[in-house]
Amino acid sequence: MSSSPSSMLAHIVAILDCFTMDQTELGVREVARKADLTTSTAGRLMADMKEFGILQQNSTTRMYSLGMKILAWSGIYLSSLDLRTIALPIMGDLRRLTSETVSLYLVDGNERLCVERIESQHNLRMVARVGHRLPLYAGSAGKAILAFMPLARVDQILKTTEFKPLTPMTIVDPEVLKLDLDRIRLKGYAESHGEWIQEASGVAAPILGQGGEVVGALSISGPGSRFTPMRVREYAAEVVRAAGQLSKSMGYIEERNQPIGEIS
Amino acid sequence: MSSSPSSMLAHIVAILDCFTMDQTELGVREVARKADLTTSTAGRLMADMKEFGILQQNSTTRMYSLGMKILAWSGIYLSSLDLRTIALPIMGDLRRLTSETVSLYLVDGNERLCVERIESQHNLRMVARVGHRLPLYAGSAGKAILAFMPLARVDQILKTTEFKPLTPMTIVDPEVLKLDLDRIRLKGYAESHGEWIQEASGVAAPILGQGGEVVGALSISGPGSRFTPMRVREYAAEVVRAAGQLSKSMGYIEERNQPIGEIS
DNA sequence: AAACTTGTCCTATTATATGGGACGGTGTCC
DNA sequence: GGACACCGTCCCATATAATAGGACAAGTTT
Repeated sequence: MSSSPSSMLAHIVAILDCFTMDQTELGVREVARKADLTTSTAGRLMADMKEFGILQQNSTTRMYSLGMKILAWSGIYLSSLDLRTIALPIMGDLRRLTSETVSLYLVDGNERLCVERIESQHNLRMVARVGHRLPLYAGSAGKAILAFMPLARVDQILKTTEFKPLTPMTIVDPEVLKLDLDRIRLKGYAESHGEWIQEASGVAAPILGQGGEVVGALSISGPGSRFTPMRVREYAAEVVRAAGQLSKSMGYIEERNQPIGEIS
Repeated sequence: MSSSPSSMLAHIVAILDCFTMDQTELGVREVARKADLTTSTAGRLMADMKEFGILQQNSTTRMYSLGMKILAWSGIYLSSLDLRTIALPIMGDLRRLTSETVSLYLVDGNERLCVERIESQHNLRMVARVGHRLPLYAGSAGKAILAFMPLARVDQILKTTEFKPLTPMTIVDPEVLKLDLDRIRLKGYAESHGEWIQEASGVAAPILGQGGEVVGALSISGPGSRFTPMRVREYAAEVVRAAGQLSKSMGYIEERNQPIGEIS
């Protein structure tokens, strides 16, 4: 905003951002159209990025996709996340206790990013994997984050995001969602039943930073059939405790009166 | 090599490559020194990269580290890997069978990159995590890859890589390693006992592509105490079978006599 | 077989990244 | 406590290096 950042960097980012989970392979002209570049620029830049391993090219179809360099960098990024380092053993405990999948999300703009995940033995690939970016309005972790954001920011996010009904259970009415957020704020944890992925339930609690701002959320999730009201209450207690511990290690000092749930 | 690719892109890559697992936080001048740039260039570029979320900056120390954008892109990259998609259920089977950690590696230049990992219930954080780049000369998966590379390439790699004794068990003599590679080629699988991480053992088999070239390796690993000679034989049979299945789905057609062995 | 794609290559033009030095802040060592 | 060294950032004239447009060959579809 302040001073226009390097146009070439902007082009590189624009090119990389063209690739989505639905479109992992793209041609030069398609990228040029999406990123609003000339084919010359996009083509040359993409060829150069291939040289560096940032992109790779299918030798038969000549189509481009993201390269391994990206993954290598992400490995460094993950090792630099101290929250993740602290969270790992705690997440291991939670998994052992519940036998369900435990996930750690970080706030990324108006979305959340899966940063760590410890899978249940049973079901693989049910929920999001590390590196996946998800919306805030659906799923327990998303709502847990949203509920503890400043109200002004919530309003701004709700205004600018497009509510897609990911499942029949997804909350698409901002007003309904706000009521849910109020409940979450009161209880200290969020729950979701099939909002994000059908037949998947989850319980999540927010992780707060030094200033009390939400930095992420911790969630326990699995097939809806196992998330009975009783189990949800058990899991909620555990996930709130664990997230609270993480908040503390992030520098958050618990207020006397309860800001999150009620834990002494 | 052919025609020098865009200098600015080169700078961006150079900057990002400055960050390692040991040095996840760097200052502008330090990066400038490492990447051979002026502080002006490095500083401005890094500030711009921060704007895009490629880097982030510690507000108190003003030091830079890799940003979330990297992880988001890696999520897309992982979802585009069809080998990984095919491998996931097979890896799940292996884990269920052995109760040990199962990892999938891809060849990345003269190194290997962890692309998928299904953890054992017991020990977390023992071996490499997704996104980590490791050498080829140590560990079962590395050796499995090396053993099935063209001999000329192996020589080239062994000449250019620096052998660091990661543990007392790490093979540091190229000649000793070559003997081991011969044995691996004969048996079809590699095993390692404490070469990469002390007290960790592993069994791995190579994954071959259409032309018979190694594209990666599949490994089963865990604490050395559980990897008795008998277990190793059992695991080897399974990992060879699974990797063979993956090779087939990558387009590799098994030869009548021994797979690849000799290429002049 | 022809008429569309597609990715890549080439060159003149000028927009844009560059680098040296100055500035204000922070931490450290005498 | 004052001087020093080091930090990240900012500014601006200069020239380098990215850009756009069109030509090209190869491949796919009609």
